[in-house]
Amino acid sequence: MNSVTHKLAKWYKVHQRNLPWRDTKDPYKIWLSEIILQQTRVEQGTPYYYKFVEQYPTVRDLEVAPIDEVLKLWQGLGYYSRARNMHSAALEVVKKYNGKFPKDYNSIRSLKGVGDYTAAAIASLAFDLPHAVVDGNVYRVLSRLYNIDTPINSSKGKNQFAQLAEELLDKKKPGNHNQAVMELGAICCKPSNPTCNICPIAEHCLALAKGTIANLPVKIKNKPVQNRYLNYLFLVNEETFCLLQRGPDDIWQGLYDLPIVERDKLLEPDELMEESFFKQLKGRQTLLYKGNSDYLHKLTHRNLHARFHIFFYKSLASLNKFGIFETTFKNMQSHAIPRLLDKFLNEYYSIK
DNA sequence: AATCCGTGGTC
DNA sequence: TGACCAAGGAT
Repeated sequence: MNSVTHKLAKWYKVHQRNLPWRDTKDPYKIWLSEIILQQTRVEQGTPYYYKFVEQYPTVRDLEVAPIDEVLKLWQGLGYYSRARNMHSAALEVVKKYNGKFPKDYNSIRSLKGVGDYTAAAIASLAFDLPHAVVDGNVYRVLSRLYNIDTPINSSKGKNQFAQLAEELLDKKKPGNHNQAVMELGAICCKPSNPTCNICPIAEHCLALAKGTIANLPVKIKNKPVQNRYLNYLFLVNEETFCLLQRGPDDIWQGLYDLPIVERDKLLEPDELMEESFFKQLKGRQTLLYKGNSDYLHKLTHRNLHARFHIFFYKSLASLNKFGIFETTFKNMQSHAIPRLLDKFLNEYYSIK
């Protein structure tokens, strides 16, 4: 164990945060926490971890749960494929491994939703297997420690940092070491304004010596954020409104949502009424346009411009051929919906 | 390899 | 305020 590794372990022992998934060696709970924490801040994910552990204490509890229920519990956390993949993986753990979490890296890595990072995390934290994690924290710590400007989102960079992480790994205590590196990145070696003055390995840090801390890690720019224009149809009666389930190959897959007419702009009421959706809708003569309200919903890679067009209706036949059904605001506790729709519905029904 | 997939916080 | 990013993975 080299000097850097030793100092990291010593620092971690004193400065580690008290996080709920650090109390356990249960691979199911560690897996659950790692899936929740993918691209998610600890503060945002922690309430969800508590909810899931309470509702699904074991992998069998998760496995027998309906996917709609799992998605509802996941609502608001984003990246919903994590919930769908996790549920699917729970099925595999129960059927293929008889409910016992697999203990070898390759089996863990083959589970849906488990990539290189998560497999290494579960293997090291739950089973003390010598696999080094490489997450955003590790990229930052290693790029600065060794003053490496290879882009972390290039294949060369991924290989290079993976190899460095393996070399630095404390193979006697891989779980402890992995968490120490990530913890340093999270609370000391931060993206901006890192606290190098109290860093336990500052004397080894090449970037600090060279004055390149603020330039590392290097990342290839993403392409500019594109706009999408969603014309929502809020078809509402006294107590009911119209809902559908979103299909594959788009955002919010499997969640429930209102019917949408997506075009290259937000539509005015008269433009909207020219759409084929309304010509196919029996009973459209009972539709009464009651106004609209606009929302800008910003995702990482999209700006969603949403206009909720509000229609009163008395009766609408032939809705089901669009997959549309009627529901109530109260009944929404059993349907997972995007944050955007959640905001709209809450504002609409609280104002009303 | 490049793009897609959410939500919320930071500076 | 807009760019960046957070215990990434799938295609």
